[in-house]
Amino acid sequence: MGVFTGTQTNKVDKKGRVSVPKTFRALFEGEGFQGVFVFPSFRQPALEACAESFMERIVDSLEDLPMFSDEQDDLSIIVESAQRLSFDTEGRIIIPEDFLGEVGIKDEITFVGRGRTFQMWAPKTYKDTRKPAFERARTRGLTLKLRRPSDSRGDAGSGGEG
Amino acid sequence: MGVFTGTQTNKVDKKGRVSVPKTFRALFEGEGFQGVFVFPSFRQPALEACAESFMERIVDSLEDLPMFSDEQDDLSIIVESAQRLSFDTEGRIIIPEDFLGEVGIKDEITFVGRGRTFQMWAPKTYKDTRKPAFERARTRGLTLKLRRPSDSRGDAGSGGEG
DNA sequence: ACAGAACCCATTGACGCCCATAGAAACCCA
DNA sequence: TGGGTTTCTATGGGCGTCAATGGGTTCTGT
Repeated sequence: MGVFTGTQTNKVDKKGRVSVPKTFRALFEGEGFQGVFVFPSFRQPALEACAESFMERIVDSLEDLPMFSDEQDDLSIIVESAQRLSFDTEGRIIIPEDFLGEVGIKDEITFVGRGRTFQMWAPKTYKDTRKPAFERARTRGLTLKLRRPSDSRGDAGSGGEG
Repeated sequence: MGVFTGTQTNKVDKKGRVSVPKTFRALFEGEGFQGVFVFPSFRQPALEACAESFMERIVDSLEDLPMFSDEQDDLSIIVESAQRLSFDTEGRIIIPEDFLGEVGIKDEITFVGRGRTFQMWAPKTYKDTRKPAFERARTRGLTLKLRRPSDSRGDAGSGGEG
Protein backbone atom coordinates (compact mmCIF):
# COMPACT_ATOMS: atom_id res chain seq x y z
CA MET A 1 0.00 0.00 0.00
CA GLY A 2 1.27 3.44 -0.93
CA VAL A 3 1.06 6.57 1.14
CA PHE A 4 -1.58 9.26 1.51
CA THR A 5 -0.17 12.67 0.55
CA GLY A 6 -1.38 16.13 -0.32
CA THR A 7 -4.63 17.92 0.37
CA GLN A 8 -7.88 18.23 -1.54
CA THR A 9 -11.15 19.95 -0.76
CA ASN A 10 -14.44 18.38 -1.84
CA LYS A 11 -18.11 19.08 -1.27
CA VAL A 12 -20.57 17.49 1.11
CA ASP A 13 -23.86 17.07 -0.75
CA LYS A 14 -27.39 17.28 0.63
CA LYS A 15 -27.39 13.59 1.44
CA GLY A 16 -24.19 13.97 3.42
CA ARG A 17 -22.07 12.18 0.83
CA VAL A 18 -18.42 13.06 0.23
CA SER A 19 -16.22 11.90 -2.59
CA VAL A 20 -12.97 10.51 -1.26
CA PRO A 21 -10.19 11.81 -3.55
CA LYS A 22 -9.28 9.31 -6.26
CA THR A 23 -5.63 9.48 -5.28
CA PHE A 24 -6.56 8.26 -1.80
CA ARG A 25 -9.05 5.68 -3.00
CA ALA A 26 -6.47 4.18 -5.32
CA LEU A 27 -4.49 3.07 -2.29
CA PHE A 28 -7.30 0.77 -1.24
CA GLU A 29 -6.55 -1.65 -4.05
CA GLY A 30 -5.79 -4.93 -2.40
CA GLU A 31 -7.64 -4.07 0.79
CA GLY A 32 -10.30 -6.55 1.73
CA PHE A 33 -12.77 -3.92 2.84
CA GLN A 34 -13.45 -1.14 0.35
CA GLY A 35 -13.99 1.75 2.71
CA VAL A 36 -12.45 3.63 5.58
CA PHE A 37 -12.43 3.65 9.36
CA VAL A 38 -13.04 7.15 10.68
CA PHE A 39 -12.64 8.47 14.21
CA PRO A 40 -12.22 11.90 15.80
CA SER A 41 -8.67 12.92 16.53
CA PHE A 42 -8.04 13.63 20.19
CA ARG A 43 -5.18 15.97 19.34
CA GLN A 44 -6.71 18.17 16.68
CA PRO A 45 -10.16 19.35 15.58
CA ALA A 46 -10.16 16.85 12.74
CA LEU A 47 -11.26 13.36 11.79
CA GLU A 48 -8.73 10.59 11.32
CA ALA A 49 -9.18 7.91 8.69
CA CYS A 50 -7.40 4.71 7.80
CA ALA A 51 -7.87 1.41 5.98
CA GLU A 52 -8.95 -1.84 7.59
CA SER A 53 -5.46 -3.26 7.67
CA PHE A 54 -4.26 -0.31 9.70
CA MET A 55 -7.19 -0.56 12.09
CA GLU A 56 -6.32 -4.20 12.66
CA ARG A 57 -2.81 -3.14 13.52
CA ILE A 58 -4.25 -0.83 16.15
CA VAL A 59 -6.38 -3.63 17.58
CA ASP A 60 -3.45 -6.02 17.60
CA SER A 61 -1.39 -3.42 19.39
CA LEU A 62 -4.12 -3.00 21.97
CA GLU A 63 -4.06 -6.72 22.56
CA ASP A 64 -0.44 -6.43 23.59
CA LEU A 65 -1.77 -4.65 26.64
CA PRO A 66 -3.39 -6.74 29.38
CA MET A 67 -7.12 -7.27 29.08
CA PHE A 68 -9.07 -5.26 31.66
CA SER A 69 -6.13 -2.90 32.26
CA ASP A 70 -6.58 0.87 32.57
CA GLU A 71 -4.23 1.41 29.69
CA GLN A 72 -6.21 -0.79 27.36
CA ASP A 73 -9.46 0.81 28.41
CA ASP A 74 -8.17 4.30 27.74
CA LEU A 75 -6.69 3.55 24.36
CA SER A 76 -9.72 1.57 23.29
CA ILE A 77 -11.45 4.87 22.73
CA ILE A 78 -9.94 4.95 19.29
CA VAL A 79 -11.48 1.64 18.35
CA GLU A 80 -14.74 2.49 20.08
CA SER A 81 -15.25 5.66 18.12
CA ALA A 82 -13.99 4.35 14.79
CA GLN A 83 -16.91 4.09 12.38
CA ARG A 84 -16.68 1.73 9.44
CA LEU A 85 -17.73 3.63 6.31
CA SER A 86 -17.79 1.88 2.96
CA PHE A 87 -17.36 3.50 -0.42
CA ASP A 88 -20.42 3.65 -2.63
CA THR A 89 -20.13 2.87 -6.33
CA GLU A 90 -18.73 6.34 -6.97
CA GLY A 91 -16.21 6.23 -4.15
CA ARG A 92 -18.18 8.34 -1.71
CA ILE A 93 -18.75 7.87 2.00
CA ILE A 94 -21.34 9.20 4.42
CA ILE A 95 -19.83 10.63 7.56
CA PRO A 96 -22.03 10.56 10.68
CA GLU A 97 -23.45 13.95 11.52
CA ASP A 98 -22.09 14.05 15.03
CA PHE A 99 -18.57 13.59 13.63
CA LEU A 100 -19.06 16.49 11.24
CA GLY A 101 -20.41 18.61 14.06
CA GLU A 102 -17.48 17.88 16.34
CA VAL A 103 -14.98 19.30 13.88
CA GLY A 104 -17.16 21.97 12.32
CA ILE A 105 -17.47 20.51 8.82
CA LYS A 106 -20.51 21.78 6.95
CA ASP A 107 -20.72 21.82 3.15
CA GLU A 108 -17.03 21.47 2.38
CA ILE A 109 -14.34 19.14 3.62
CA THR A 110 -10.56 19.09 3.25
CA PHE A 111 -8.74 15.78 2.89
CA VAL A 112 -5.20 15.79 4.23
CA GLY A 113 -2.78 12.97 3.49
CA ARG A 114 -0.74 11.76 6.44
CA GLY A 115 1.14 8.78 5.15
CA ARG A 116 -0.54 5.62 6.46
CA THR A 117 -3.61 7.60 7.43
CA PHE A 118 -5.39 10.72 6.32
CA GLN A 119 -7.42 13.42 8.01
CA MET A 120 -10.57 15.37 7.25
CA TRP A 121 -10.92 19.00 8.28
CA ALA A 122 -13.22 21.95 7.93
CA PRO A 123 -11.38 23.91 5.22
CA LYS A 124 -11.09 27.09 7.25
CA THR A 125 -9.96 25.31 10.37
CA TYR A 126 -7.24 23.55 8.44
CA LYS A 127 -5.98 26.71 6.78
CA ASP A 128 -5.80 28.52 10.10
CA THR A 129 -3.96 25.62 11.73
CA ARG A 130 -1.54 24.91 8.96
CA LYS A 131 0.01 28.35 8.67
CA PRO A 132 1.33 28.58 12.24
CA ALA A 133 2.50 24.97 12.05
CA PHE A 134 4.53 25.71 8.97
CA GLU A 135 5.93 28.82 10.60
CA ARG A 136 6.93 26.83 13.68
CA ALA A 137 8.66 24.23 11.58
CA ARG A 138 10.69 26.93 9.89
CA THR A 139 11.69 28.92 12.93
CA ARG A 140 12.48 25.97 15.13
CA GLY A 141 14.42 24.35 12.36
CA LEU A 142 12.87 20.92 12.73
CA THR A 143 14.92 18.01 11.51
CA LEU A 144 14.06 14.43 10.74
CA LYS A 145 16.37 11.48 10.99
CA LEU A 146 15.63 9.30 8.00
CA ARG A 147 15.40 5.59 8.32
CA ARG A 148 17.55 3.56 5.98
CA PRO A 149 15.90 2.33 2.78
CA SER A 150 14.54 -1.23 2.78
CA ASP A 151 14.00 -1.16 6.51
CA SER A 152 10.33 -1.65 5.90
CA ARG A 153 8.82 -0.88 9.24
CA GLY A 154 5.50 0.79 8.67
CA ASP A 155 5.65 2.17 12.17
CA ALA A 156 3.73 5.40 12.33
CA GLY A 157 5.76 6.41 15.28
CA SER A 158 6.16 9.71 16.89
CA GLY A 159 7.07 12.43 14.56
CA GLY A 160 6.74 14.64 17.49
CA GLU A 161 8.81 17.53 18.49
CA GLY A 162 10.58 17.00 21.65
CA MET B 1 -12.22 -12.41 11.54
CA GLY B 2 -12.39 -8.64 11.36
CA VAL B 3 -12.67 -6.27 14.27
CA PHE B 4 -15.55 -4.75 16.18
CA THR B 5 -15.38 -0.96 15.90
CA GLY B 6 -17.61 2.04 16.37
CA THR B 7 -20.77 2.58 18.33
CA GLN B 8 -24.42 2.15 17.47
CA THR B 9 -27.55 2.61 19.54
CA ASN B 10 -30.53 0.30 18.99
CA LYS B 11 -33.84 -0.27 20.68
CA VAL B 12 -34.94 -2.91 23.12
CA ASP B 13 -38.48 -3.95 22.20
CA LYS B 14 -41.27 -5.00 24.51
CA LYS B 15 -40.21 -8.63 24.25
CA GLY B 16 -36.69 -7.76 25.30
CA ARG B 17 -35.21 -8.31 21.87
CA VAL B 18 -32.26 -6.29 20.56
CA SER B 19 -30.93 -6.18 17.03
CA VAL B 20 -27.18 -6.73 17.04
CA PRO B 21 -25.72 -4.26 14.49
CA LYS B 22 -25.19 -5.81 11.09
CA THR B 23 -21.56 -4.70 11.04
CA PHE B 24 -21.00 -6.75 14.20
CA ARG B 25 -23.06 -9.72 13.06
CA ALA B 26 -21.09 -9.89 9.84
CA LEU B 27 -18.00 -10.83 11.83
CA PHE B 28 -19.65 -14.05 12.97
CA GLU B 29 -19.31 -15.54 9.51
CA GLY B 30 -17.22 -18.62 9.94
CA GLU B 31 -17.99 -18.93 13.64
CA GLY B 32 -19.42 -22.24 14.65
CA PHE B 33 -21.98 -20.82 17.04
CA GLN B 34 -24.20 -18.06 15.61
CA GLY B 35 -24.62 -15.96 18.68
CA VAL B 36 -22.71 -14.18 21.42
CA PHE B 37 -21.35 -14.84 24.88
CA VAL B 38 -22.34 -12.07 27.27
CA PHE B 39 -21.12 -11.32 30.78
CA PRO B 40 -21.10 -8.25 33.03
CA SER B 41 -17.92 -6.25 33.08
CA PHE B 42 -16.35 -6.03 36.50
CA ARG B 43 -14.62 -2.75 35.65
CA GLN B 44 -17.39 -0.76 34.06
CA PRO B 45 -21.19 -0.55 34.22
CA ALA B 46 -21.46 -2.43 30.95
CA LEU B 47 -21.93 -5.87 29.47
CA GLU B 48 -19.08 -7.56 27.64
CA ALA B 49 -19.73 -9.71 24.58
CA CYS B 50 -17.65 -11.90 22.33
CA ALA B 51 -17.82 -14.79 19.92
CA GLU B 52 -17.32 -18.39 20.90
CA SER B 53 -13.75 -18.50 19.61
CA PHE B 54 -12.78 -15.61 21.86
CA MET B 55 -14.45 -17.18 24.88
CA GLU B 56 -12.24 -20.19 24.28
CA ARG B 57 -9.22 -17.89 24.29
CA ILE B 58 -10.31 -16.61 27.68
CA VAL B 59 -10.64 -20.13 29.02
CA ASP B 60 -7.23 -21.03 27.65
CA SER B 61 -5.73 -17.94 29.25
CA LEU B 62 -7.28 -18.85 32.59
CA GLU B 63 -5.57 -22.19 32.36
CA ASP B 64 -2.25 -20.38 32.22
CA LEU B 65 -2.90 -19.25 35.79
CA PRO B 66 -2.04 -21.65 38.60
CA MET B 67 -4.88 -24.04 39.29
CA PHE B 68 -6.55 -23.42 42.68
CA SER B 69 -4.98 -19.95 42.86
CA ASP B 70 -7.02 -17.00 44.09
CA GLU B 71 -6.45 -15.28 40.79
CA GLN B 72 -7.86 -18.14 38.79
CA ASP B 73 -10.80 -18.48 41.13
CA ASP B 74 -11.58 -14.80 40.84
CA LEU B 75 -11.22 -14.53 37.11
CA SER B 76 -13.26 -17.65 36.57
CA ILE B 77 -16.26 -15.51 37.36
CA ILE B 78 -16.17 -14.43 33.75
CA VAL B 79 -16.79 -17.91 32.52
CA GLU B 80 -19.28 -18.61 35.27
CA SER B 81 -21.44 -15.63 34.46
CA ALA B 82 -21.17 -15.75 30.68
CA GLN B 83 -24.52 -16.40 29.03
CA ARG B 84 -24.71 -17.98 25.61
CA LEU B 85 -27.24 -16.03 23.53
CA SER B 86 -28.06 -17.05 19.97
CA PHE B 87 -29.27 -14.82 17.16
CA ASP B 88 -32.84 -15.22 16.02
CA THR B 89 -33.74 -15.18 12.33
CA GLU B 90 -33.41 -11.37 12.21
CA GLY B 91 -30.14 -11.24 14.09
CA ARG B 92 -31.59 -10.30 17.46
CA ILE B 93 -30.73 -11.57 20.91
CA ILE B 94 -32.59 -11.56 24.21
CA ILE B 95 -30.47 -10.34 27.10
CA PRO B 96 -31.39 -11.66 30.55
CA GLU B 97 -33.23 -9.09 32.62
CA ASP B 98 -30.82 -9.19 35.54
CA PHE B 99 -27.98 -8.27 33.17
CA LEU B 100 -29.93 -5.30 31.85
CA GLY B 101 -30.76 -4.24 35.38
CA GLU B 102 -27.15 -4.37 36.53
CA VAL B 103 -26.06 -1.84 33.94
CA GLY B 104 -29.20 0.26 33.78
CA ILE B 105 -30.29 -0.58 30.25
CA LYS B 106 -33.97 0.04 29.66
CA ASP B 107 -35.46 0.70 26.22
CA GLU B 108 -32.26 1.64 24.40
CA ILE B 109 -28.84 0.05 24.22
CA THR B 110 -25.52 1.24 22.86
CA PHE B 111 -23.20 -1.25 21.17
CA VAL B 112 -19.52 -0.38 21.50
CA GLY B 113 -16.89 -2.08 19.37
CA ARG B 114 -13.70 -3.05 21.19
CA GLY B 115 -11.72 -4.94 18.63
CA ARG B 116 -12.06 -8.63 19.40
CA THR B 117 -14.98 -7.98 21.71
CA PHE B 118 -17.77 -5.49 22.08
CA GLN B 119 -19.71 -3.96 24.94
CA MET B 120 -23.30 -2.99 25.61
CA TRP B 121 -24.15 0.11 27.61
CA ALA B 122 -27.06 2.25 28.66
CA PRO B 123 -26.75 5.13 26.18
CA LYS B 124 -26.55 7.86 28.79
CA THR B 125 -24.05 5.99 30.92
CA TYR B 126 -21.78 5.51 27.95
CA LYS B 127 -21.98 9.11 26.85
CA ASP B 128 -21.12 10.31 30.33
CA THR B 129 -18.18 7.92 30.52
CA ARG B 130 -16.81 8.54 27.06
CA LYS B 131 -16.42 12.29 27.25
CA PRO B 132 -14.00 12.30 30.20
CA ALA B 133 -12.12 9.38 28.69
CA PHE B 134 -11.63 11.34 25.51
CA GLU B 135 -10.51 14.35 27.49
CA ARG B 136 -8.01 12.22 29.39
CA ALA B 137 -6.64 10.89 26.15
CA ARG B 138 -6.06 14.42 24.92
CA THR B 139 -4.55 15.91 28.03
CA ARG B 140 -2.38 12.96 28.98
CA GLY B 141 -1.17 12.72 25.44
CA LEU B 142 -1.77 9.03 25.21
CA THR B 143 0.30 7.24 22.65
CA LEU B 144 0.12 3.75 21.32
CA LYS B 145 3.11 1.79 20.22
CA LEU B 146 2.04 0.18 17.01
CA ARG B 147 2.89 -3.38 16.33
CA ARG B 148 4.67 -3.95 13.05
CA PRO B 149 2.50 -4.72 10.04
CA SER B 150 1.76 -8.36 9.38
CA ASP B 151 3.22 -9.43 12.71
CA SER B 152 0.10 -11.40 13.38
CA ARG B 153 0.68 -13.14 16.64
CA GLY B 154 4.25 -13.16 17.84
CA ASP B 155 5.70 -10.84 20.42
CA ALA B 156 5.54 -7.26 19.35
CA GLY B 157 8.87 -6.66 20.94
CA SER B 158 9.28 -3.84 23.32
CA GLY B 159 12.46 -2.60 21.84
CA GLY B 160 12.39 -0.40 18.87
CA GLU B 161 12.27 3.29 18.55
CA GLY B 162 10.74 5.58 21.01
C1' DA C 1 -51.53 -25.91 29.75
C1' DC C 2 -48.44 -22.13 30.28
C1' DA C 3 -44.44 -19.08 29.66
C1' DG C 4 -40.81 -18.04 27.17
C1' DA C 5 -38.45 -18.32 23.02
C1' DA C 6 -38.11 -19.04 17.94
C1' DC C 7 -40.18 -18.18 13.59
C1' DC C 8 -42.68 -15.63 10.07
C1' DC C 9 -44.46 -11.51 8.05
C1' DA C 10 -45.13 -6.46 7.37
C1' DT C 11 -43.44 -1.67 7.63
C1' DT C 12 -40.30 2.16 7.14
C1' DG C 13 -36.52 4.84 6.59
C1' DA C 14 -31.71 4.97 5.60
C1' DC C 15 -28.27 3.58 2.62
C1' DG C 16 -26.39 1.56 -1.75
C1' DC C 17 -26.84 1.39 -6.67
C1' DC C 18 -27.73 3.34 -11.10
C1' DC C 19 -27.83 7.01 -14.37
C1' DA C 20 -26.83 11.71 -16.02
C1' DT C 21 -23.86 15.90 -16.30
C1' DA C 22 -20.33 19.40 -15.81
C1' DG C 23 -15.68 20.61 -15.36
C1' DA C 24 -10.96 19.58 -15.50
C1' DA C 25 -7.11 17.13 -16.72
C1' DA C 26 -4.94 14.10 -20.05
C1' DC C 27 -4.31 13.01 -24.68
C1' DC C 28 -3.70 13.47 -29.64
C1' DC C 29 -2.71 15.43 -33.84
C1' DA C 30 -1.57 18.93 -36.81
C1' DT D 1 3.32 24.24 -29.25
C1' DG D 2 -1.51 25.16 -29.55
C1' DG D 3 -6.12 23.77 -30.22
C1' DG D 4 -9.47 20.34 -30.30
C1' DT D 5 -11.01 15.97 -28.45
C1' DT D 6 -11.41 12.36 -25.20
C1' DT D 7 -11.41 10.51 -20.55
C1' DC D 8 -12.49 10.59 -16.00
C1' DT D 9 -13.30 12.70 -11.44
C1' DA D 10 -16.51 15.02 -8.84
C1' DT D 11 -21.27 15.97 -8.21
C1' DG D 12 -26.50 15.60 -8.18
C1' DG D 13 -30.78 13.14 -8.11
C1' DG D 14 -34.08 9.04 -8.54
C1' DC D 15 -35.02 4.54 -7.05
C1' DG D 16 -34.54 -0.16 -5.16
C1' DT D 17 -32.79 -2.91 -1.38
C1' DC D 18 -31.94 -4.08 3.12
C1' DA D 19 -31.26 -3.25 8.20
C1' DA D 20 -33.92 -2.24 12.08
C1' DT D 21 -38.24 -2.64 14.18
C1' DG D 22 -42.92 -4.26 15.65
C1' DG D 23 -46.42 -7.64 16.04
C1' DG D 24 -48.64 -12.08 15.46
C1' DT D 25 -48.20 -17.16 15.49
C1' DT D 26 -46.02 -21.53 16.33
C1' DC D 27 -43.00 -24.37 18.91
C1' DT D 28 -40.80 -26.36 23.07
C1' DG D 29 -39.85 -27.66 27.54
C1' DT D 30 -41.58 -27.92 32.12
